[in-house]
Amino acid sequence: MSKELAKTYDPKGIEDSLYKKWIEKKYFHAEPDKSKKPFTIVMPPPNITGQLHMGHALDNTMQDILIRFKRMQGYNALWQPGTDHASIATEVRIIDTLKAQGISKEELGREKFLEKCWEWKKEYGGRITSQLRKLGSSCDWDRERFTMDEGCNKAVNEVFVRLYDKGLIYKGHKMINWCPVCRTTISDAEVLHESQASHLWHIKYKIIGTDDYLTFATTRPETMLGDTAVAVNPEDDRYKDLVGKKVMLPIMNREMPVVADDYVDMEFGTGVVKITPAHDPNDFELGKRHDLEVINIMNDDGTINENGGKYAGMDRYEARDAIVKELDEMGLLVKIEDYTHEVGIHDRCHTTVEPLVKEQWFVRMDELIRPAVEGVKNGEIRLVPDNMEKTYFNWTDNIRDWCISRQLWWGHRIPAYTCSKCKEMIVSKTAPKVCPKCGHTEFEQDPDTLDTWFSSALWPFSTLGWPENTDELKYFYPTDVLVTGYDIIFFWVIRMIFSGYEQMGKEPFRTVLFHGLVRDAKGQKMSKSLGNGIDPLEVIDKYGADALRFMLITGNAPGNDMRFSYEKVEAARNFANKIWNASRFILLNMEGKTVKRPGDDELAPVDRWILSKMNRIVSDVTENMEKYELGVAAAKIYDFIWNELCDWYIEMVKPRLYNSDDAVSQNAALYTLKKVLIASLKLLHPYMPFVTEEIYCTIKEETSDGGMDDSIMISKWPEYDKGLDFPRDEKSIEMIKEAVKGVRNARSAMNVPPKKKAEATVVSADNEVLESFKTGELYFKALINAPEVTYSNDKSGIPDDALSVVTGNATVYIPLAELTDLSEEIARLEKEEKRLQGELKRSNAMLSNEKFLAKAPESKIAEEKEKLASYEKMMEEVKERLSSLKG
RNA sequence: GGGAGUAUAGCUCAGCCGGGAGAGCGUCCGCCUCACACGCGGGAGGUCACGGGUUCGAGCCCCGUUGCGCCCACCA
Repeated sequence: MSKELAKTYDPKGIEDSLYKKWIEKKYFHAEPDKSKKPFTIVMPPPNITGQLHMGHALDNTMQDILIRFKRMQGYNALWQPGTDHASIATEVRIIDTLKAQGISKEELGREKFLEKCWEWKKEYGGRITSQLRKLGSSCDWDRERFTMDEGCNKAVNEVFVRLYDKGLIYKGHKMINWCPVCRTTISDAEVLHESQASHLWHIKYKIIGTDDYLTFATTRPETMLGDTAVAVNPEDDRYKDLVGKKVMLPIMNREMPVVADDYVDMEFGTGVVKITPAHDPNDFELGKRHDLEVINIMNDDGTINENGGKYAGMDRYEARDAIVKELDEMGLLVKIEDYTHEVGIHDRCHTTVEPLVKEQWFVRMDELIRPAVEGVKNGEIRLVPDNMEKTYFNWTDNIRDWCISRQLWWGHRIPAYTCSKCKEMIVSKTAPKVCPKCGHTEFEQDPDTLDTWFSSALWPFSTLGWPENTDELKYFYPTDVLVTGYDIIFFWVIRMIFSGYEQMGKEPFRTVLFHGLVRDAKGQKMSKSLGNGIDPLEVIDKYGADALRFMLITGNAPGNDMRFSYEKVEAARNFANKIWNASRFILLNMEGKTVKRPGDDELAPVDRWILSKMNRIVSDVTENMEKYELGVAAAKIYDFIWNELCDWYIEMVKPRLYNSDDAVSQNAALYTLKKVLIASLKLLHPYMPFVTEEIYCTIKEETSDGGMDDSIMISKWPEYDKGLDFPRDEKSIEMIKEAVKGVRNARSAMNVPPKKKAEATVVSADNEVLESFKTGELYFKALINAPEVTYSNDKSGIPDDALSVVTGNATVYIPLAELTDLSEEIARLEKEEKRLQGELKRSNAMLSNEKFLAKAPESKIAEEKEKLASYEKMMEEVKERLSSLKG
């Protein structure tokens, strides 16, 4: 018995139960199997603090489309999911929660704090993955991983020790980026630059032994507390004499040298720079060259420390104001200029980052990055779209060592231990038992944790079991595609690439498919602070996951940002409903009938036409998808289903379905409908998994011919079939379509009431053309609303006042004397005449161009000649018709 | 200061190898035609940002200009 299909497709309820079925049947699960080719995608692990947003929805829809496509193509498809501990994001979150309870993390202590973190993970870590399920994501949940699970933890320690032993990880005093709010170091990649309106303060220091002053400009007057020199350019004649002299640092009353260094730009400001080696990267370098003292004047929270004298304890910005005021009072403030400059801010909390010198852990990049550069250069790894390579190389070419230590508690603790007796440092995967130097047995582990990206860099192989040499690792690595946003290319993509080459000796993935941002309808970035974010779950609830997925994929090219709009969601929802109803129609007509494979001669030309069209769509869509042109493929499927299958084929086939006298013809139509529908559903399935599955399973129940799978998601992807190529039928049906469109247009232009039936005569000198029309008479009559159609080789007997529809192959006459205003018919034909004139002009110009004839390809010339002949014929008809109407 | 984008219908965007400008939404006209009004049929609407160039032929390729955002960058 057939299932009753509702008139309107309602995704609610259906989606969840289908997803449950897929899970129960283990369709998402993949095991290494040498007899099949693997296809692997590792999911960019969402943060455990995260809530599903449109970016995730887009990212995961793309991955699901690819994995479902490949699975249907017969690959052993693994989509490896998991979540990221997101060290800083999570820690900040938990600190906030504690703060609300009046507790600080220090009060709680490290151990208790970590317990809270794990509690949080337990409670909220599954939230985002359950939201991903709502999207229809077909990932292998049995293999779900977490960046801080036991295996990933092992991988992290393994990599750390390996790199340390190779000298690629080191500890050193360097200039780092410090976030005074998060109170941790951050990497260069985490620093954003923001243009800020500020001032340039011109200040002067007294030159010792003279009455003169040296004037300079600074954007950070408060750092003067840590000044240890003043610098000028060695070539600068204005200051040559002063080099080697000393100036007096006011407030601190410190004598400092005037040094000469190329770094100083003579053109900028006064050509003099104050030097604060502890708080400016350039000054730090300059300080090293001139052996200057490094005086840190700042505490970790951004307040001035004891080195700042009386300003100790004051916030950095309060200190700035106070110091400027004091300098002014001392008569040392020359002037204040408005000045806009770039300020580094922390990407998480947007606090102005403080450059500081601290002892931290770093990954030496120069050597590690080489294979990563090579791999992309030689095409082992392909970036899509390929212009991302520029961005990639820009980063690799200017790479600096990666600061990996964080003053956070939630994360992988650095596996470095210090002997509490002799202070020997041991880097080891597990805590050492005995100090190799002094034999002592007590150690202190480094308190810092690793940058969260250190563990995600290992994700493509750590999730497959590395450092164990598992079957999964051997079988699924390297993975095939990585799908991600272009915004994390530096954080993640590059780091996975060099980690893969370093640890596995092989690239982590063969292709990186980048997508853009999902913006709001106005083009603004969706963000929590703007409150303009749209919750994908709400959209799913209202329109269905299929609609959301389809909306996100259509109408945008790889790497480009896109806008979210409900209009587009509605359009996608309407499309799902369209397929639903087309299927409903087909099922309705199949009811109670057994559809058999018809003989080749039983198929009507129109059947062969749609099969031929379908065949081409199958190969086009497959090709587009192989090339990651997901949006283009989606548009082609949409167009085929709606505009060819529904608007034309179903309408053309209706008269045959309603006429049960001709069982053979009816069967051929039903067979074709079913075949085309199933192929369409399969092509669409990666995009709209739910509605296609629901329909597919219903068809199966209806016919139970045994040739069908339990699920469309494990059914075979359609393939191009030479035997379904029918160019002649395509041509003849397109000709009839042209005539139908012409008649409809004419009727509409002449205001013929839609219900008014009118006979038609098809006139053509070509008997083959007439034959085609005759074969299609049943539907031709229905589509042009003619009770009767007659055929003739000439137009004798056609009344002068009939409507005439001129097409390239035939003219259709419709006597409508009583209904039409002749002058309107004349106007209509004159319009057509004008159009044809234009075409003839263009075509003639082309064909009379010697150079065109000489240089254009033959096929193009032949094509153009054919068009010209057709236009000439049409023009002749139109002219004749006009003269007889006017006469 | 570098780099990579983008500019196409009223709006949002597609446009593969260079060969007669497309979609969705909106708009106008007409339809509750026995799958679907989340629909059907028919229209209107474009100097493909601007200026050069290559080519038989340019939305597409080359050079330049302008507008718009984006990324990167240690000139105080």
